[in-house]
This record gives sequence, structure tokens and C-alpha cells, in this order.
Amino acid sequence: MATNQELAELLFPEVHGTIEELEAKYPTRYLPEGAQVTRFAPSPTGFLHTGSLFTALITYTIAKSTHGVYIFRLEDTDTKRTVPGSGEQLVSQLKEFGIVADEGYFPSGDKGEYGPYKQSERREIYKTVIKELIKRGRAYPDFCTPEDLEAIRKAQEAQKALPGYYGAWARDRNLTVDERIEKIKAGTPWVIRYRSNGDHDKKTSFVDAIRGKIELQDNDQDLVIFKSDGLPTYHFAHVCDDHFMRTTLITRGEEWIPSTPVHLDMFRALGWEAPRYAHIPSIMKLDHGNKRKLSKRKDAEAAVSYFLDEGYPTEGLLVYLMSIANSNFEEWCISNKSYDRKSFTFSLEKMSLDGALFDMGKLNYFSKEIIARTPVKELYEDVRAWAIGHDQAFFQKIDNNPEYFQKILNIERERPNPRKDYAKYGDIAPLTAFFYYAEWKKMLEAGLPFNEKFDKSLIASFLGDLKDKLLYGVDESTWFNGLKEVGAAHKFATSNKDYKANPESYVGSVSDAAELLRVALTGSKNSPNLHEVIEILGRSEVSIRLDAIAASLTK
RNA sequence: GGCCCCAUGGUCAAUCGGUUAAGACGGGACCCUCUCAAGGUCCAAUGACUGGUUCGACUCCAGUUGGGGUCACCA
Repeated sequence: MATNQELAELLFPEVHGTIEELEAKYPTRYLPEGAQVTRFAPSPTGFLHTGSLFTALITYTIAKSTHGVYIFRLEDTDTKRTVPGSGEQLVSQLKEFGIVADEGYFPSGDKGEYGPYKQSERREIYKTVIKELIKRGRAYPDFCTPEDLEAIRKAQEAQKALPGYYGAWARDRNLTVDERIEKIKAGTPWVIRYRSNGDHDKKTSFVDAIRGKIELQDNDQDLVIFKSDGLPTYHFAHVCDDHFMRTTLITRGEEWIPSTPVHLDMFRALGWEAPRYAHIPSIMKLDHGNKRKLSKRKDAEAAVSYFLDEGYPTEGLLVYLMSIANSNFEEWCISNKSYDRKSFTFSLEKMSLDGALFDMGKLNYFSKEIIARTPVKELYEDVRAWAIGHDQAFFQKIDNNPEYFQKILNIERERPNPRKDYAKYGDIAPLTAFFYYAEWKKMLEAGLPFNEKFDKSLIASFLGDLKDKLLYGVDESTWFNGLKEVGAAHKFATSNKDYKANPESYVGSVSDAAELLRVALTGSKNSPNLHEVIEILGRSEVSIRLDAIAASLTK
């Protein structure tokens, strides 16, 4: 009678290594007390998902705050779903958010001593462990075809039995070694299944770092761990990789909770200590009154690229995500007068247990705060970098005269309560268009929205007067007093109070007078501080515009 | 359907058995004010339901309901 040893050799003749050798190759890490080794391990199946960024942020933050190690691992075992180039894409998008791995997969080559960090390059490791498992009788080749599996499922359905490959339903579980060898030699296709000793009627429990104790049914499924394409399935790859990478904390989506007993079962079978788990709630979206996970297919905001394209500052998104992760973060920011994530103490225990609805409004709020606090020089660089890739016309405009654009960006900025009218870089171009003559000209041609209660001749004479008498290079109140004086000469009240008291003595109030100037120069009834606008535009530009208006009013 | 997770305002949520149930976003009002954006002050708005435990329950327990997840040679 043949032995499992012989079976293992027949299955994996090319594998000569041992688990002991792997243990020696990937030694226990020497890290300070409390340091966590975490990892973000996405599949290269497309662009970075907002939920993934959330998980990555938490994973990264924990490693950094405990002076541990943050690993990036590429889980490319599903060759059918792999999208070429998306691994590189993931790394570079994460980098834009400042989330760069201490070790892991990089397009330019792996970094770190615990690699390879791409699962498809770790075949040797998986095979070594699986071969050992076969020798020990804890894994076996299975010869079921998809049709066989389908038949089993149907039979289970008919008998109202629990679905799956387990116990008596596991057709090939109890084949003798000789029978297996015979089939293999006959060329029957096989996969490797893990032989579970679990009892479905018993419970396994573990302490989740976020949720506390979780109790689930024991795993009794003989799951496939090695596919016919020569790659492992997630379950096995996770156990293997996180053991040999010496990960101490697994951060992953909450959808993994139900399969945790499988992983625990395997760690036990291998005699390895299981890491801690932190199952992170998903970010949700309200859809026809129901909550559901953010979906890349249905929701633009599910793809991180959406925020990048719109021109949200990366820090704005990060701060928003952090506020969902730890709701005390927001209060911390307020009392510290700072959004510096790095000095905030993140805590897994403080994470909420149910998935938050993604709130655009709140993102905008944080984003405005971040933009308003960014020093002009820095903001300018960020906006410029965004414009290059997303708005060429805008880029040409700002690049043509960077100093002018920075002055515009700086309006009402360097003060205790700065303006907050941009949530994203894409908001800037439309709001600042009037500063550029060509665009102002278009507004003039389309018709300036002057208050219709004033007739053209009044507007023309008032603006004409202003052209010569507007003050430049003086402080705001002096400047505004100058404006009032000119207004008074045209019978505009110098204060709203005076106007209200005697409306019949005036043509309008200061507000009306200021509005005429505002509309003339900015093409809109709403604009930032007029004094600053005029200082930036400068005397000659203001004169040119007022002349152009005079010409259009009198023709 | 089995199993698991979750449950405080519209949203994010604090409270670790005793509070007038915080705070933030959003909303409303008022103030400031040459408009807007800010800023200031104030207001409205929350414990799913039913039992239990307890002197006392938003808080602990059970059940109900609701929502979410998971049951692959996908991760």
C-alpha cells in the first residue's frame, strides 16, 4: 500500500524545500513592543476602490503609529479577473495619498526581505506547504469535475442538506492513496483540497480587534486550496503569506468574517499561531431607501479616481475617511485646530461597527477646510499639477502668469477665518474666470446683470466717474470711503441706514452702488471682497473694463 | 433558507446602569456686512419593537423586526 509520502512526491516531484527552511528564511521580526505588522493586499482587478482606500488608510495608520511595518501585497491568484497594469495603478494611486509601503510589491521591483510580494511569484512557497500537508494527510487531491460538483449540490438541495464539500458529501475525501495514485497516473485532472477535521456542530470563536468576541460555526468544509491552474485560493494564500510575512494584524473587509473559521482551522492544522483580525465595516450608499456597499459599477464615488479627477485634495478625502474610522477624530481636529492626522492617536476599538453612508456633503466640508488652510504656494502647486492632467485651458491660463493666479488664490486667505469657497480644484476655474479679460469680455457680450432699476445713463456716468476716482494702494476702509463719495455725487446714500430712512432722497444705497461696480468688474452680483479684486486687477485693467462698458452702454 | 454581523437625529456619532441624551455635517432663524464665502449667536431633530434583569436601562440579557454580509477551482 502506497503512503501519503509517495502521493506527495507524485503530485509535486519538483518541490524539495521544507517548511522548516521557510521558517528559517522568513524569521520572526525584531520589532519594538506593540509594533504591528499590517498589510494591504488587494487584487489587481481594476482601479482603487474608495472602500479599499479606507482599509488601506487604516492599515497604514496602525503600522505607522505603532512603529511597525506596513506591507503591500498583490493578490493576483485569480488570473481570469486580473487586469493588466492595475497592480502598478494601485501602487501609484495609493502613493498619491501618501500611502507608501515599507515593504512589498512595487512596479520597479519588490522591496523587503519577506517577499516575493506578488502571490503568483510565491508558487514555490505554497507548493512546499501543500506538499507537507499532503504528507501529513491534511490535504488531498480531488478529482471532481465541475459537473460532479454540480451534481453534489443538486443532491444536497433535494435532501435539504447544507451545501458544500464536507463529510459524507466530500466524494474524494476518503479515497485510498492507491486509488488517488491510480487516477493521477491515468491523467485525471485534480485540485488539492484541505482536509478539515472541524465539527459543524461546534463553535469557533475569536476576538476581533474591532468587534470583540465573535462566535461562528466550526469549519468542516474541505475547501480547495490549490487550483488546477497551479495557484492557491485566497484562504490558503492568506494563511501562508501572513504566516511567513509575520503579519500580526489582519485588516480586511467585514465580508471576510464568515470565512475566518476556515483560516483559523488552517492555522491550527499547520501548528501556526494565528494573527489578530480586524474586520473593517464597508462604506455604504443609500439606494432607493436601502443601504448597500458602494459599487464601482453604480457609483462614481466608489472609484478613488473620481475624487482625483474632480480635484479633491487627497488630504481632504483622507481626513474625511479618518473621521468615519474614528469619530472622535473630528473633535480632536477642532480642539487641536489642526487636521494633522499623523499626530492623532487612531484606535481600532473606537471604530464604529456598522458601515457608514458615504457623505459627499461632509467630504466637501473637510475639503474646504483643508484647501483654506493650505499655504498659497503649496495650493498653487497642487492646483497646477491637477490642471495639467484635467483642464488644459485652465492650466494655460494660470501658467501664463503664476503670480497673478496666486494673488487670486490668496484672496481673503491669510486671515484667522479664511474664505472657504473651493471644495475641489475643479471649483476654482469657474469662480475665478472673471479675472481674465477674455472671459470677462464674454460676460460683457452676454450682457452684464446690472440692477434694472438703474438706467443706462446713470450707470454709465457713475462708472465713468469711478474710473478716474477709484483709489488704489490704500487700505480697505479708505478705499470704500472713496467709493461712497463718488456714489454720493450720484445720489447714492452713503449708508444703508440713511437710505432706509429716506429712500425718496436717493437713487439707491451704497449696496446698490457697490453692486454696480461689482457687476461691472466681475460679471456677477456675487464675488469675493471688491477691494481685493480691484487691487489684483489693477488700475489699468479696471479702466479698460470700465471703458468697454461705457462703450457698450452708449451704443 | 442556514450561519454571522449590525441597530441613538437626514448623515457621522458621544455616553462604557443614574446626563436637561454631547459634538460635527446638513437644515432653519438672527447678527455681522458693499454681495458672496466665511465668522458669531440661537433653534429644530435621535435611543426600532416587546419582554426581562435592576431601586434605576439608550446602556445588560432574550426574542421580534429591519438592514448588511456570507455560503465558488473570486478575492
